[in-house]
Amino acid sequence: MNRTLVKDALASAQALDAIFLQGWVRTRRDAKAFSFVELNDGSCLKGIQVIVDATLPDYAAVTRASTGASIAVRGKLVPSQGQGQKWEVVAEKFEVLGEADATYPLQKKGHTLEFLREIAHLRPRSNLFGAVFRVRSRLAYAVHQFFQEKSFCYVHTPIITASDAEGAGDMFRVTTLDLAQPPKTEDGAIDSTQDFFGKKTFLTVSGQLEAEIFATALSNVYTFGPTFRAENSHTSRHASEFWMIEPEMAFCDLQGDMALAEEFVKYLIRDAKEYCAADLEFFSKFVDKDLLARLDFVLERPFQRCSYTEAIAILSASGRTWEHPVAWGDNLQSEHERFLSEEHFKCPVTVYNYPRAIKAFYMRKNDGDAPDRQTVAAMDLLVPGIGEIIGGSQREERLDVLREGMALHHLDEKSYWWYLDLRRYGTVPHAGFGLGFERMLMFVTGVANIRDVIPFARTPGTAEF
RNA sequence: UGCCUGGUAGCUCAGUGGCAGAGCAGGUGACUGUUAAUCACUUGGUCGUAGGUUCGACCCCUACCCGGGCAGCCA
Repeated sequence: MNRTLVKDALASAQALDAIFLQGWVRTRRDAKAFSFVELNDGSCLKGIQVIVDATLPDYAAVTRASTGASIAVRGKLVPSQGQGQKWEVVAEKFEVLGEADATYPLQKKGHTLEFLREIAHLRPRSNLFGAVFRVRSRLAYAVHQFFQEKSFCYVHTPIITASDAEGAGDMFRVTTLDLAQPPKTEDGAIDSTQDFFGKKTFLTVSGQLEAEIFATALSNVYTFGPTFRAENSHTSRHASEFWMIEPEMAFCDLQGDMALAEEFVKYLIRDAKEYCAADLEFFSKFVDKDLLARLDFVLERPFQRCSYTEAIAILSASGRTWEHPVAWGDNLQSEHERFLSEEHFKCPVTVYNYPRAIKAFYMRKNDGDAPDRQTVAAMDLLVPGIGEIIGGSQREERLDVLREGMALHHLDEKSYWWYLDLRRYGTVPHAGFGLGFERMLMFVTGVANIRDVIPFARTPGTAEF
């Protein structure tokens, strides 16, 4: 007999004479004549109540079915006599597959997120993490669905790269050299020509530059993969390994880029609301009371847009005293971004046209700026509670201006010969952005720490499991 | 990397310069179509580590380790 998943059993339209379920015990309540066993198999948030009568030959097994034990149950699906559930299972056969003794860490009580992080191999069995990872899976699917429906081409950009300055932060070195005795050149430096790839290599910090290669051939493309940052960041929204979605569109300007970003974020929220309703309700109840209202609010309204220069004016006129002073030309600090999205606009805001000097070399220089107020066509999407969730820009397609930007950032043109070639041969206006998948999950689930929306978090000093 | 904060039972936390505490989990028993069931009893401790101050340190001081937060960096 085939196994039925709990979510299908609970959604059954009628009683069933025979059903077979497998899963793990969440809790057991013993009565004199029978026991209630709550079985959960991860297919949905809810478990199903199993009634095991004390007269059953298998009843002895029930005493071994403590919280965390794996069990297999055959029986009937019947309407529940009790409150709280529509269906329940009356067991005819009850088997314990694997016991879980009193040392099982996930007992029937609230645990802190910090403790659960230490048992990342068991936390998917908790209500919260089961829900988080179901939503994560669903939204990963929705990412592909969104872009595939729009005929974007999925590009697998390399994990190992030799570009050592993509401009997005410190990189992890990839090497097979003997660290105790690396080969040296005559002047004493490590000789990378003897390394595996014959040159210095790193884990990628972004697939953008490679995505641009494909956008200038296939028009609309996207990447979705792991990225790595060796920054020594200790915050609730930074991880050393995280997943990023990077669309890149040929024949697209900043306006089109911002429009796609907004459409994409709303698509993902709508998808989660539709396909993960029970899990979102759980988050709204136990993680963040305002979650559902906030998601609805975000869906209903157009995102606000505000140029960097306008943002500076808003911040200056706010009457606030800032820890970091507000001045045109300086980066917006966390407190500034938070003010804009959480207090001034009270909704997601896209800030665009940043000063050229504080942004990456590949961002397109805006025409018509005053010489001392040069800007680039960059944009950041800021959301309440998290801050920057998307960073993007129109790319510089003019060869001479791009070279000027590289000089400004002290970059060696030789390392970017192929990137410059894209401007030499059939260059087109193009634009793209990066969405931090974990940050999006934080926004959709209300979970406040990035370590809790990725199965196995890698942060400075931590790479367990 | 800087600043802040925490580390006491398996878990969540109280605690006071003078005998180490509670709730939950575990165990035993009772009771009940129960819903993180309930009730009674009960097991359980290198108070992060190493020094120091003190008659006496879980408590005060110093260093280190680990967790968490904020800032910077960014997604």
